[in-house]
Amino acid sequence: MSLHLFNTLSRSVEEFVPLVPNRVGMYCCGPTVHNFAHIGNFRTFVFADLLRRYLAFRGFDVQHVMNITDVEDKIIKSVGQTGRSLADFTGEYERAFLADFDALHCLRPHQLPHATEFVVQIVALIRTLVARGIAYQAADQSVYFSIDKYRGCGCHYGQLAHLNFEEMRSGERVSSDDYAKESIADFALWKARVPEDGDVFWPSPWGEGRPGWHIECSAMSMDILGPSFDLHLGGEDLVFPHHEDEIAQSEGAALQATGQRFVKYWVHGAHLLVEGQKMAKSLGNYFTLRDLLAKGFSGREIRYLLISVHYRASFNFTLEGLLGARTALGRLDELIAKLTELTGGVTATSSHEVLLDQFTDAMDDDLNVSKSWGSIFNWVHEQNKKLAQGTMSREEAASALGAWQRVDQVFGLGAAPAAEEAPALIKALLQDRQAARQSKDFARSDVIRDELKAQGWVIEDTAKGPKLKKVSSTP
RNA sequence: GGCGGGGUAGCCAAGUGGUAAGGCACGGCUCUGCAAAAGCUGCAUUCGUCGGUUCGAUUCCGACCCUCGCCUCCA
Repeated sequence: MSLHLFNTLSRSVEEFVPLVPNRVGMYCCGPTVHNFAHIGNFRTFVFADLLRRYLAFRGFDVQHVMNITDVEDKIIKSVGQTGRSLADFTGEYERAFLADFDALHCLRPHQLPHATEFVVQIVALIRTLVARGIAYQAADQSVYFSIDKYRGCGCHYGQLAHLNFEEMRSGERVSSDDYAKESIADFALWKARVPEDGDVFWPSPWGEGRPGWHIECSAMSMDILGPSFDLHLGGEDLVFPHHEDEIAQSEGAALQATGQRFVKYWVHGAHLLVEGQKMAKSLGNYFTLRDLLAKGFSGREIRYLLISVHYRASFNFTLEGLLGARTALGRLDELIAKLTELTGGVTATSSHEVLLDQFTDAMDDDLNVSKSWGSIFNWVHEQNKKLAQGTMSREEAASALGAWQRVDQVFGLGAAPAAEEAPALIKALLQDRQAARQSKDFARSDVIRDELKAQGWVIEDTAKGPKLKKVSSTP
């Protein structure tokens, strides 16, 4: 089999065939840096990372691009309120975002273009659209995209969202500043400068102003990946209007070769719910990544949970689920530790394992991670059985370990964190307990064990003597 | 109102026209002075409801119920 993905354009699972053999251009709509990103945002970015890693696993040379939106209404509002400069304000949240991104083991995209650094390309693209008669400057000095004119060129608006515009509800949701537009559905390419914008503006052929939201992605993606590229990802909410408008702008500029689309495969990730409800600050279920880290969970555990569910399925993110993820991951870590110990540093000469075949089959099927994890845990079970029976050779262990490492290049969980060293005081208590046990004073030994537990350290008596383990703090 | 997802054990979840993967939780066992940890093992006659097609449906068709999302800034 080969990789198959669900294309929003056709609403069906299609075989993935890149425009240029073995090379993949992939663009994912990134964050607007005006706040700390929440767990829902990261579901999409972790999904993009998973796909990027799987494409690499499948032998594709991937060029992964993710934009940073650093100029936008909410940003401008905050900048105005705080009195900080645009770069100072967005810089802070971008750094925070990337720190969180790293904590989730997401590989940095090959390029991270900023909207503010692409104003020249954005203006050029709008110019093309104006020259083609598809965009117009309105009385409010802003430049809008004309959907009627676009359709007049034989283009189809609404192909991605599959919307029937005649039957769409309109009404009070249309804001009052839309008077200037020729048609209600037209959207801004260039927003004319208003006093509230403060210092945030750029010169353009249409006067001072700033880019509209959708145009930055068209300009940046086509500038970096070319007018036609393979994959465009994002959250499901971006299907309309953001991605629909991106198609309109990009194909309206007609930069593509004849018969080529702007994007071949549109892939969207579903949103997540938190504790059964839509995330909302008022419900107290609004989690940023740092909130979860503060609760004692690791980025690794959160990543595991996020990649344990299919990207197109709605997913209920719960603290209970996170606890379950911790246990499941611990089992996996335990096996890897045992295998590593058995190999004694020997690396596998061959890592042909059924595991890899099953993993590839499942992932080829539109990234069926649930199926993948099913076979992985069956494999864990079998390895454990062999280990328990003492029938596993050093070579077998090395081969198994090698196979897992290949799988983990995609899942990106990495090695289990090293155990924390106990402080001297704790170690002294442990020695007292050992002494008590030696003299069969189990009452005293148990008292010390309780004392250690109260201090946050759990004892595990193994064949090689007692081990101390720090209790992870959980909510 | 339009469009699109879902409803499978306590929770998460895969899946197939031929009789239900996997994970968490839970029970039993091994180990242990007792625990813990780990391992082994058990755990849905049943897949939202009602009809239909079929030798046979959770899987196909129809109706209905429930639920989520998008149509507005939004991952």
